[in-house]
Amino acid sequence: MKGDYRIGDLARATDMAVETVRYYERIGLLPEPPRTTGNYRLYGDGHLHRLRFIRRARALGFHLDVIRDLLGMVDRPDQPCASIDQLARAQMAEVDAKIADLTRLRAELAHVANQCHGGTVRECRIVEALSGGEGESLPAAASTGA
Amino acid sequence: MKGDYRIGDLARATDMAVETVRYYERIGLLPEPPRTTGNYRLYGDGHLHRLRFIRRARALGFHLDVIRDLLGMVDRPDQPCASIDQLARAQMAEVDAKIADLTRLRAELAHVANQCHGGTVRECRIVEALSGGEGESLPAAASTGA
DNA sequence: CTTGACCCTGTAGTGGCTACAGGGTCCATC
DNA sequence: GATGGACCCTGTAGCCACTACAGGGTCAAG
Repeated sequence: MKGDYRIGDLARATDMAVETVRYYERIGLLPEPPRTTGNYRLYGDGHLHRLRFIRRARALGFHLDVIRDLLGMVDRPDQPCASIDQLARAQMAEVDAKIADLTRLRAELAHVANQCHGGTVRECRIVEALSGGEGESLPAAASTGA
Repeated sequence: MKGDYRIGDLARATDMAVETVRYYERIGLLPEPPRTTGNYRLYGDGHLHRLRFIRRARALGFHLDVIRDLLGMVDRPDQPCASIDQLARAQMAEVDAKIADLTRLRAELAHVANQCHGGTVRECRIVEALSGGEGESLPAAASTGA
């Protein structure tokens, strides 16, 4: 149950880049480990678990400052867990909003892409659609005064 | 059809920040306009249309380097428009992939959030779910050797 | 004793802006 | 003609979450 990993071991075990592990230490997400005589970082299982937690939360889209909050709660296990639940639900709402945005985007893109009937750029309706949607034409760069 | 906008007018007309307009100029997306005697930028309708094009493409999620390509094509209107269509379709594929990712994420988050039954953090199954999914417990920070 | 894998610190870069600081211009009003 | 305020200028630094060096040190195997 002790561990004793060097940073490379830890990185492999969590599928992270070594630099990312040092970065998390620098910004205070991962506690500074003890060092060997040769000044190598030496991690234990606690670090490993904490890092896995961070990685999983990142994979679920949590921002690092939210993860910092989550870790702070995890470090006070006698507190009620309602606030953790709240963060999880806020995260879900954010993801829902993003999906909605992207779905709208997708429809617009499909519309735009369907305008193309394969002539020259001059006739391309995609360009028109991107130029404002109301069919205005876009003057060439030559006329923009560069 | 001439225009003569100052940067603030242009920004208002395209609903962008003034700094963003200057930024686009700096990175070469928007051609440098002529200046007044007082060294103010003076834009014409060409700039306005080009900026609208950029904004709309950004709103559809295109990266600036792709937009740079699109503008390059627009500036050569006699070329075939197939490559524009291709960029639009690539963009759609990217959006589809993002939606798929987020949908998976959403399901996972819902699963995680549903674990909470309102006790203390110690008993919180959300924490467990974030700690690796296989029910391992996460040691407190005190044991990680900070 | 050399090779090569690994580790260290520190700094700078990514994208797409955004936010200043510290000044200059222009126009209306007193 | 002085003043105020809205606007403009350049240049630099910050945001997020890393990533990529440069330039060195450590350590075990051969």
